Amino acid sequence: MKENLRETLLGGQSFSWKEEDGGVFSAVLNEKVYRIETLEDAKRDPYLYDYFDFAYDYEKAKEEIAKKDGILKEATESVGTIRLLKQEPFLTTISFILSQNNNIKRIKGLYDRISKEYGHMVEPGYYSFPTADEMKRVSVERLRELGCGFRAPFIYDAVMKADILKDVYDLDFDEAEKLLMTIKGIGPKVASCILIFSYQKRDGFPIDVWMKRVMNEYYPGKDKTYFAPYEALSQQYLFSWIRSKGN
DNA sequence: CACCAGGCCGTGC
DNA sequence: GCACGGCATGGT
Repeated sequence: MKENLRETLLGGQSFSWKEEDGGVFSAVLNEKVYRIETLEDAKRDPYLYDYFDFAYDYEKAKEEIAKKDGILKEATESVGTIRLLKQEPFLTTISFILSQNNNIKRIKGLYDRISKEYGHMVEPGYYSFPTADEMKRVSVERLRELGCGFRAPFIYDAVMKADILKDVYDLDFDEAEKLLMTIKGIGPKVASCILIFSYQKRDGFPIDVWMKRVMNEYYPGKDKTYFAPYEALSQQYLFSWIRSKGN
């Protein structure tokens, strides 16, 4: 099955993208507005080439994952090829702090409101997600007004500690997870998402409410080591699959 | 009205 | 170490 750009961009690993009329996906990244219709469009741009992780062979990885067992075979065949995006660390950190006990639609709304409030306009109607420096003027009260709810103090803490994000590159998964969890509001699940969708740590295996269902029902007694060396990508396929099935 | 969403924190044991 | 309630907000 072919590439599934929609699932990659809108399936819950990024909150930057939206689908406009005519099958155009747009996002503000790297100080400009990107508009793409196909993966080939992304391949031509140097920034997006890296962002879409073209150095990695996702077709081969998918084939290997499908061989693992019948569930993964079904999951991979149900959705098309999914990629793991390489997103900017601060943006990703705030995004997944927002994600806790929340739904994708509302996360995107909060992401957009934070961009408009603390980022800057790069085109009429299009705002960049703020850098940590731009968010230094943040207040917990204002974040609550924007709708962040109980996550407001967590975001504040992340802004104040944003310097540690540059240290994550040198660490293995367990060390990196431990460091990220020194930020309030970051637990194992949020840390895993940040490490996968920003730092390309492919041995992450985030377990949210959907993945709990998958693990309890289809992989009782197993943990992420079963899926090695494709933990993160396997998880994405299972996540997409179970959500598309509903319940 | 209830229950849920890409969970985590604080408390109690 | 594990279990549990609480948590802001908006949708169904």
